[in-house]
Amino acid sequence: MTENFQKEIVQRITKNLLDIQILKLINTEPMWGYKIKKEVETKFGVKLRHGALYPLLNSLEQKGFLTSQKQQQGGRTRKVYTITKKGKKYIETYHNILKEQIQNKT
Amino acid sequence: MTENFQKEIVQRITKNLLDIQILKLINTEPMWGYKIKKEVETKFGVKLRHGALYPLLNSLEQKGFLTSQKQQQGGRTRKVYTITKKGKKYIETYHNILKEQIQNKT
DNA sequence: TGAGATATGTCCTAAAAGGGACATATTGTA
DNA sequence: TACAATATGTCCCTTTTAGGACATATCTCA
Repeated sequence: MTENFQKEIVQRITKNLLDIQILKLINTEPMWGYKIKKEVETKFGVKLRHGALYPLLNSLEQKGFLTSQKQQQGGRTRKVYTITKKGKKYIETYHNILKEQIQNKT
Repeated sequence: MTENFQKEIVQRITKNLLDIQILKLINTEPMWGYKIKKEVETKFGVKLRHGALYPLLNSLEQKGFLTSQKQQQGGRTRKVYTITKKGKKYIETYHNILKEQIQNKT
């Protein structure tokens, strides 16, 4: 039984709770889509299509979990996202549930 | 911001990581499908179709996370599932990942 | 005896999700 | 100058998932 459950479970959590993982990333520091894509791919070992990411970021902003500001980097425009109070509350609630999950070993 | 994130996130985790929650339930004590359905519905507030549950239990057995024994209760047959070492290892790995998730608040 | 609960199983269709392409623009490097 | 990387966005078709029905059998209680 030398199976790599670790990698499998991390990928499952990343895929199914992707919005939360993104909120957590942006919570550490404001970030733009392209950087988030790279971070998710290196940190969690999951391919993240930009065709899935950008609409997700927009929806998270619409729901009030993120705000965005356009930043100019030379002629290049970055849409930098910052987490809101609501977004922080969501992460906090998530962490509390995880704590319960761990304690409920019985 | 009086929204009930708690309920929403618990339901998301239950739906997306249903197999793990079921393994955790069976880990506390051997259980059969119908009881699992009731437990999941009352504990997590999620409707669980038996048409989804029974095939899932069979696949978890095929993968070696569970074993089953048929038990007679009068003329009624219960397929009682017990968790295997592999199943316990999976839960353990899951809990370790959750611990990392909580610590990585940065 | 009939209805509701217990108990397990399959199957089909509709809805959702995912993959990959189409689209555009700039910067850096070979 | 051409290609890879940075940067953001939409769209369509395929694949996967989910809901609900079909199926069967026993037990309990009114």
